[in-house]
Amino acid sequence: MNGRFAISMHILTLLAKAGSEWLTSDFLAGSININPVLVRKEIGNLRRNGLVVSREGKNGGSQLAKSARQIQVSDVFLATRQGAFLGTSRNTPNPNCPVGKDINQHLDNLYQEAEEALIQKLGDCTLETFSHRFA
Amino acid sequence: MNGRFAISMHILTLLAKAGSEWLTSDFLAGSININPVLVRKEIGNLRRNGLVVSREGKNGGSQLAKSARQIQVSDVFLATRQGAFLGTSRNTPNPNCPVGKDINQHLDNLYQEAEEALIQKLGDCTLETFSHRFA
DNA sequence: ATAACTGTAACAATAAATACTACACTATGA
DNA sequence: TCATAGTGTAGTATTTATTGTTACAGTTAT
Repeated sequence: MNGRFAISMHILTLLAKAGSEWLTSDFLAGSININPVLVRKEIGNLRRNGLVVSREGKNGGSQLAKSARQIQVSDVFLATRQGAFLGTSRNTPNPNCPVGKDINQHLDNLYQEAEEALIQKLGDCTLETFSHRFA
Repeated sequence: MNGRFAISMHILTLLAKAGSEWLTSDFLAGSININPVLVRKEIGNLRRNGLVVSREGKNGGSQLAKSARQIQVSDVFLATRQGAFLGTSRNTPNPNCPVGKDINQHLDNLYQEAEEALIQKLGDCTLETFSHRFA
């Protein structure tokens, strides 16, 4: 399990609180306590997903691409998820076993249903709601 | 992300199909295509969670501790989960930042809600239902 | 022109997951 | 009662994933 969702939530919360200010990757990295390059990579992903905009050059930085009210936590989940969200075995199961042969397909089906329920739940919470929980 | 949930589902599906037969860790490992020792470790966990029983010695092995109809997929999730299920940053965030100071607590709250929804969804599916999807 | 940024590639370090070896222990049954 | 076939588990090695670092080209404001 990696920390990309948590890091993205952290970045977005800071941006939400900053309003129209442009925050630098160095500043964000200081709050999260990770390397600024990782922040820029993560921001690149959020940008490709339409959640933030960035400005290069002096006085550059990032801010939200739309109002915090329009960003749902499920958007962050979708932007940062990777692979089957409950995990799969690294090895390919035995194709000569009736169970091994189809297990990955059936797990995928199961995951898809479960993920839908999760996304629906995470859709109830916006970045605005979440960021207002902080002092 | 590790594959413990998937491996446990695979093990339990094979056991469900085997009924009252005692399956060995070698046999299970052959279908999953992983090391038998890992299977025994995973079975140990399932046993501690009351989902399987094992027998040592010659003709030993494992079988379900209760009928497949009584085992919900959510039980497997609960038995194999570890740590915050959407992940946390490895470093401790900056305690001098209003956001960094509280982010982990607020993420935990969010995760707990989300997990409840997920568990509820996974509770709709039993091991019997799941295993009947295989030939 | 210089300073302060972003974007990104390439590589290093660390941590997590998985595999393997070894062996004590248990039960069966010839 | 001994050989055989299993489990349980510790300890270690290997592999893979994640995170960190360095370096530098490109961009913009002043």
